[in-house]
Amino acid sequence: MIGQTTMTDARRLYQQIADQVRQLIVNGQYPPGSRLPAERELAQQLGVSRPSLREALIALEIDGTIEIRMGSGVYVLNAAKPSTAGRSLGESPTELMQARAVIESAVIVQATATMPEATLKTLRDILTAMRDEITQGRKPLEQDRQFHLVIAESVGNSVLHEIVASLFDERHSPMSDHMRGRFETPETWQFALSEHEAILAALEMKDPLAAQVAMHAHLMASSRRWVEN
Amino acid sequence: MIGQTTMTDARRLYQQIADQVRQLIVNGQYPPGSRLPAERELAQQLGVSRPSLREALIALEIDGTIEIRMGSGVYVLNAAKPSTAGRSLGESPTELMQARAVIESAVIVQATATMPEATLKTLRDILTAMRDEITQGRKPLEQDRQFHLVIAESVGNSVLHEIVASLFDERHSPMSDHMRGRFETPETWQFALSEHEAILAALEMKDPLAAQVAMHAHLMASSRRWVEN
DNA sequence: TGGAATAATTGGCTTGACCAATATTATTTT
DNA sequence: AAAATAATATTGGTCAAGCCAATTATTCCA
Repeated sequence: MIGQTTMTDARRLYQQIADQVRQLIVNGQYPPGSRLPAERELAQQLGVSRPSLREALIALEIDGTIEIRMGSGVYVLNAAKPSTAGRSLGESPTELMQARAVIESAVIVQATATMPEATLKTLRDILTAMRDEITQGRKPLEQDRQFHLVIAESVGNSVLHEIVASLFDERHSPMSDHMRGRFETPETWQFALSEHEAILAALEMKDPLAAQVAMHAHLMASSRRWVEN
Repeated sequence: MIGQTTMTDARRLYQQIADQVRQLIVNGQYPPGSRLPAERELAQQLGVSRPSLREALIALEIDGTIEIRMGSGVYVLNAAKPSTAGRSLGESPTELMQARAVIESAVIVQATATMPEATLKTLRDILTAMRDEITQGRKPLEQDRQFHLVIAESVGNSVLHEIVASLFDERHSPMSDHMRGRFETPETWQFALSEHEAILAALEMKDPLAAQVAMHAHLMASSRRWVEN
């Protein structure tokens, strides 16, 4: 019973219901291929309204946990692994930043060799803009993002590009933004800027190892600034 | 106006509504950062009920198109790119395998240093099972998967683990399975086995560089076997 | 002018009802 | 008795109206 009166959980009701139904499935109560109780019945069983249950079922349908057949019923699908959508918010910022360090360090090695002059210029321009933003007391969030994405994109592999992008953007989820904010001072951004400059310098020297080290150092330092403090 | 009376489209109403709202966004009518009309208003504007619109908004929220802030409104998010779900099928197998080579090579470096004996034994057992499968003329798909995932998991970073897993599983989408299949012979699997053994040997010698090279060579060779031929 | 109380707006959830697709049962027909 | 058909029940699909809770805008007072 998870009525709205209690409300100790901040998450939306449909998410709680979806989790609960997922539990029923992974617990083996409703194995793959089996049919869930009718919406009306299941809603009553969980102590929620049918529209709310329906919202949860749609979420589960989207992530492939169930299949809804009109007039027939709701059936459990094979893929019972935890949803990718729910993943992001639950993970620790530390793990996220370590993952970025590992992956982006590897990516920049690939990028170093073939990076054309045009891309180097783009990166220089981004850092110039970043410097201006900091000078004017603003947070160069967009420049930071662009710097990392331009490097990833230069490898010419869309899969790698998307992974780097999604890991970066995950840091800027509402939760993370809230958690951060107080710890971002002009000074910390000044440090970040010089780290970016070190990365660019390595790229300009076509030194893959130096670039790798600089990127790794930057992301680990960034992790410390963001998470600890 | 897409009332339920017409019903020429077989898809559920919330999907049609979600598409329609997506259109409003990509058409520039509601650019990123802007706020959508209130639920009541938008529902009336689209000629549907509020619960149905809400179902559509939840779908859009899940795929990251919008952000719903209670009491405030529904906001358009930056990510206007086609949903991640649709991504997988559109990408070239070559890019996928290259991405795996880059990432898993970096991951195994992290894994080498701290890998406990127990994990090494697990990997040995997996390769034994793989050998048996091949001998009996079967495809050691599951053993292949386990080998890579156990290594990724041993780093102790759930983000990295999930990325490696999702990239691996992407190769086994229905389309990919179809595209492959004819090119998987016992001989090719024999090659794959020996490559896995080389990786394990490097891990047992605690040699990060050798492990990195072996993993990279394996995935690139795997790419050639799978894509070309 | 600044801050606190108040009102309006907006999403969150419920109840109850009716329609449409599907599945089940009963009936008829062969 | 078996098969085709019709009637019925079950189940998802959608809508309507209302109240609650969080947020935002406004008003009013000090």
